[in-house]
Amino acid sequence: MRKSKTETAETRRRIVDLAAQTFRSNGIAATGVAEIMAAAGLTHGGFYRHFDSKDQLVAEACSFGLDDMVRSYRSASEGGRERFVKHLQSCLTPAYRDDRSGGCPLVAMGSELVRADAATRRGASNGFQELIDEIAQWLPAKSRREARDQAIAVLTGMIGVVTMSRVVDDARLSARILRAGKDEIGRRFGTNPPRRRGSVRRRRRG
Amino acid sequence: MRKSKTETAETRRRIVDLAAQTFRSNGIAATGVAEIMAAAGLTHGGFYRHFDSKDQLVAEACSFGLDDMVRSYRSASEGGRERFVKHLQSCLTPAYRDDRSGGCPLVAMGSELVRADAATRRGASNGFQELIDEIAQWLPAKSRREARDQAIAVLTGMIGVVTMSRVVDDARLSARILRAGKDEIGRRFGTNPPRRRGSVRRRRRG
DNA sequence: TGTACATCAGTGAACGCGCGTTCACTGATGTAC
DNA sequence: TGTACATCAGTGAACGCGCGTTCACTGATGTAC
Repeated sequence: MRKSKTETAETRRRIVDLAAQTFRSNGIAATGVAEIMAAAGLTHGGFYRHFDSKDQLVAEACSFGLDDMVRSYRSASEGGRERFVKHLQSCLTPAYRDDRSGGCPLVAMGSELVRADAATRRGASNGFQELIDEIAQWLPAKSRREARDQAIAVLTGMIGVVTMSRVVDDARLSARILRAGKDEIGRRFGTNPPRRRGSVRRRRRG
Repeated sequence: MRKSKTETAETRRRIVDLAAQTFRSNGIAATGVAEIMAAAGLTHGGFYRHFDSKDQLVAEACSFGLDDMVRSYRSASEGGRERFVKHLQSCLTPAYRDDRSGGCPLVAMGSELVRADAATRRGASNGFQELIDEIAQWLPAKSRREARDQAIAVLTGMIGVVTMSRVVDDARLSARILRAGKDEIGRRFGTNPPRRRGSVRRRRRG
C-alpha cells in the first residue's frame, strides 16, 4: 500500500488543509484526529506516518491558515490602497462571518490559541505580525512605529468584530457589529463616507 | 448527607463560580465536569442534583461571568466619565491579561462561544448588549444609535486586543498590543494624550 | 533494463484513559401530624 | 414540641463512548546491484 513520494506529500498537504478547516469550524479540542483523517478519506491509524502528534498538526494547520490570510492580504495590496481597504472590509461581511471553515484562524480559534503549545503560538504570532505589516503600509501615520500601532488596533478590532458577530444570537445585532467594524475601517483609512470612485491615495510620510 | 436549602443554594452558586473560572482559564471543551466538582470539594456524581447537563452549567457560568463584568462597568460608571474610561483601560493591562481565570468570558471563551448552545449564546448576547449600553452612555455622539455603534467598536476592539495579547508569544509585542488598545480608548474618549491632571474634555461637534 | 529486497503509506484492531451521564445507596434535612 | 417518614444532596461505582496513540500487518514504491 505504500504511496509514491509525490502522493505522500500531497496527502500530507491535504490533511493539513482539512485540519485547518475542521479546527476552524469545530474548534481544536472538539476535533479528533480520526475526524480529520476520515475527511481526507483515510483511517486514523495512518496519521502518525505524517505527524508526531495532534499538537503538531494544530501548529501546522494554524500556520497554513494564516499563510492563506497573508497571501490574500498581499494579493490585495498589489491592487493598491483602495483595493486593500476593500479587501479588509470584505472580511467584515455576513458572507465572511458565515464561512466558518474558512477565514482567519485567529478569529476562529482565538481563545483556544491562548492555550495552545509553543509551536502553535509561534506560528500565530508570526502570522499576526505579517498581517500587521501588510496593514501598516497603507495607514497614514507620522512614523513607521505609529503606523504599526494603528495597524494593531485595526487587526485586533477586526478579530473582535468577526468573533462577536458570530457569537451573538441576534441577526440584527450581528449585522450591526459588522457594519460598525466596516465603518471603523473606512474612518481609519479615510475612505469613509464613500466618495466617488478614484478617491485620494495618501502615502505615509517619514 | 442531605444539606440544608441554604447550603444547597450556596453550593450551587460556588459550582457556577468555579466553573466560570475554570472554563475561562482552560476552555469549555477542555474542562470536565469532574474537574469543576473536584475544585468545589465534591465528587462528580452530585453534579446532576444541581444541573441538567454540562451545557446548562456552561450557559450559567458564562452569564455569571458576564454579570460580574456588567457590575464592574456599572460601578465604574458611578464614579463618572473619567473613572469609567480608566476602568476600561484597566482591562487592557498586563495584570488583566495574565488573570486568565478572571475577566471577560467573551475574551476567554470567545471562539468557543461561537459554537455554544442556544442558551449560552443568548446569555453572551445579553451580556454583550449590556456592556455596550454601559460604554455608549459615555461616548460623545450625534445620536444614541451612533454612540452605540461606537461602543460596539470599542468593546469588540477590547476583546480582540486582550485575546491577541494572550495569544502572541512575544512579551514585547503583547505589551505593545495592550498599549495600542489603551491609546485607542483614550483617543476615542478624548482623554489622550494624558495632559496634566484635570485634562481637557473635548466634545464632538454637531 | 531486470531482479531482489528494504522501505514505508495506509489499515484496522487494540491500548489506557477520561469524558458526560446514570444509579443504588447513605444519612441529614424538611415536613406532616 | 416530639415523632415518623419522605425528601434529596452528595458518594462512588458503573455505563457506553470517543479520545490520542501504538502496533502488527499488507503490499506498492524506491533502491541497490
